[in-house]
Amino acid sequence: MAFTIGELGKATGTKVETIRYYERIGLLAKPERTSGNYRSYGKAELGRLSFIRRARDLGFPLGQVQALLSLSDDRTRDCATVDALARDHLAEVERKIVDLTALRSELSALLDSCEGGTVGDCRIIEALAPPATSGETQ
Amino acid sequence: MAFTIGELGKATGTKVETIRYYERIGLLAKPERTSGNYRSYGKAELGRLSFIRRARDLGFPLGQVQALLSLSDDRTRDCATVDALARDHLAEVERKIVDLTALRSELSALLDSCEGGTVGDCRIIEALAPPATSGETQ
DNA sequence: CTTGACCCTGTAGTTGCTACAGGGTGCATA
DNA sequence: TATGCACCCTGTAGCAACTACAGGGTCAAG
Repeated sequence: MAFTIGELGKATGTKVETIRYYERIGLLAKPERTSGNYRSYGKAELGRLSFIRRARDLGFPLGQVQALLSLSDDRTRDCATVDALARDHLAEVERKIVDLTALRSELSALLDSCEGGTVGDCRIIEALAPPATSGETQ
Repeated sequence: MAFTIGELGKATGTKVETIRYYERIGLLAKPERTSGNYRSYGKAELGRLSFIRRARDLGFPLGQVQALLSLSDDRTRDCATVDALARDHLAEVERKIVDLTALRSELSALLDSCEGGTVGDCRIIEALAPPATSGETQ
């Protein structure tokens, strides 16, 4: 019924330092302490930390996790805000995918152009180097 | 022929603080100074900073940029190392794309399941919350 | 009664910048 | 000449989201 921080960490796949970090930034409340000053957690904290971890796994930044947590605390509230948060986050993820996909094309084009040889002839270095203003081989 | 740090920044799309930061971490050499202790750059530095910026735009982390720079300094060296760096980076980018694509599916599935109503019925919150061990509405 | 696994606090490091604070320089204008 | 303004200088602290110590204390087992 009561867990140490290490048990809580194991149960949620979270490092002990991370749990203490979440406490420090106010994402987790300060837990009770044992006589030996060890943190002591119950089922509620386990639930809360699991929630946090799932949201983080889905890529929600801590600020949004915080928001989701307080939204989930008031079960009578309209779910539209939650929806909007998730939608924003999805848009962000999609933006990143687009960026990375463009990057991938550039990188593989670069790699395709490489035909071995020395750095002097390397297309990759060439592509990175600034546009030659005149004839310069330095 | 000689630029101030601001001009160099404008020419390469780099903030002044970032240039000083690159100098601090040794990515750019300490430049000459004017009588008034202003940094003074020439064409070589402009080229080097452009290189850095392009590599950064392609998502290379600074450590790899450093490596690419020293590789590009020796034009007689075999280009295979450059190739390997780029290939590693491409692999990394592809890994991220895969991760984000999985994330996108999860998020849009979550969003599709939301039918409005209150937070109490919200599928998104429900998906984040830990698996109900027994009957608990708290 | 000692070993070892765990826990505690506090601080500093990571990556790649960005943003001050508190001052100096250099040029144009009143 | 003064004074204003844009720019430069150094040094430090902040962002996200942890991670990794150092230097201790606690607790159960053997």
